[in-house]
Amino acid sequence: MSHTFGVRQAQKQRTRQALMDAALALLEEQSLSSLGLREVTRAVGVAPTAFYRHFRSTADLGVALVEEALGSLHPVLGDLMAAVGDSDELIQRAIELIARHVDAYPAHVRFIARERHGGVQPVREAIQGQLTRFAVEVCDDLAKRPETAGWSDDDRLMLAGLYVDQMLVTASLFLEAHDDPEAARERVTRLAGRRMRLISIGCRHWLD
Amino acid sequence: MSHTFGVRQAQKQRTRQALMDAALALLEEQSLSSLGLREVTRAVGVAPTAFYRHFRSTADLGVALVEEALGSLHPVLGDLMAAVGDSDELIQRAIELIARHVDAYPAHVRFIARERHGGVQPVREAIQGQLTRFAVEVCDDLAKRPETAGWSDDDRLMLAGLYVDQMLVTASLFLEAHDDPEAARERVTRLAGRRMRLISIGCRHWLD
DNA sequence: TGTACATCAGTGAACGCGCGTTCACTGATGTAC
DNA sequence: TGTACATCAGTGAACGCGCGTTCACTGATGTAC
Repeated sequence: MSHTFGVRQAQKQRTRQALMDAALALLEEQSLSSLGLREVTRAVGVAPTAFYRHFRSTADLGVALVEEALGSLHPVLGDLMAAVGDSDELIQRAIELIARHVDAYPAHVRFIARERHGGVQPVREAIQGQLTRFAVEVCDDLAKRPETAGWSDDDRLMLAGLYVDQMLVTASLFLEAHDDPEAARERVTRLAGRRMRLISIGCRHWLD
Repeated sequence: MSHTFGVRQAQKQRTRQALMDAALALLEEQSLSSLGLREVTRAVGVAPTAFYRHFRSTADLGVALVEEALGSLHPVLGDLMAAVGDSDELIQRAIELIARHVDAYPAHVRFIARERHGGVQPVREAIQGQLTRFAVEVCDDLAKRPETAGWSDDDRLMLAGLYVDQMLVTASLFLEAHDDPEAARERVTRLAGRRMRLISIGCRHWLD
């Protein structure tokens, strides 16, 4: 092979991942714009200068975190939207999926919620780019479903954006309830479900 | 009067306001968690130590900014909800109001959007507290309107929260288009209007 | 009204500290023959 | 397979700088008589 992943490459990748993991942990209690390069390297246990072998700046690291946090969700969302079933079943599955995702990757979700409107422009733009992609994908999937038959593409994109925003809001609600007793998270599940259901009812009568 | 606002009190108030204004301006390009006390005093033109005469910390200043940004909006929202007219008129008025508000106070709106999920806990909590108040107030106002007659309080609060969230999203969209040509802001107006209308249609058929 | 004292918003020097970035380096890994 | 050289991830010392916080202070404003 011309591109053998030698010991050196593998080790570099491991350090890079360690920097991203450490940054994500540090970002639970602060914003990216106040995250220090030395903080991150100290947490990993490498010299400050090693940081530059992987990222130009903490903003650059932030952009990499956006890709890590959202990049792998495109196929997940595609699978969700491709599943058969009526609106209510889809809503229930979506909310369960969000709940499980927040449980599995709370730091990633917090990072996205925090930096979506945060103080670091390239990161904001990376997030906005991913969210736009999600909206377009959901829009395409909606086009295949009977609920939006006869809709204009423009209206479908509006609905897709509304759903994507609502998924983020839901994730954020689950995050706030992450350390609460099970009952609190059950309440979030019900609240988010009713919000989504209200939207899907509006959807059903959009062309009336 | 026992509480004459003497020269001294007035001057102190003026300095305090100058600190808040300077902070808000600096926060257009960063998050509160990276805002330095010296940055703020430098921008105002006072000694760093003067800061402590007004705030314990930048977090404390942030909480004061939350009150300034959202406190005065409660009566505004009350007036809006008390106005006569059907849902579509209400939606149109709400969106125009938001557009004008973002235009008049872009830095305040940006601050709230940024710090709502930001890295400074007391500020996040202050914002959450204000938003909960808005939702409760909207809920009370909805109870007086025919659209939600027969609804449970729980469902009404769900709808109120959805509307409040949607207003923030709308404000955020207007903010992104703040320096764009008029056509872009017109597009935001139409998009936000359709989103709200879809929700109000869902509302109309909620009890079907 | 005039005087003597109290208050307190803002000052300015000083402190120790952690920051981001530079630079020449080391030594393990990779490659060419 | 063995050897000689190239690469490059990570090092460690050094730099100038701005940070938050402390302290004793000054002098205009406020108050009591």
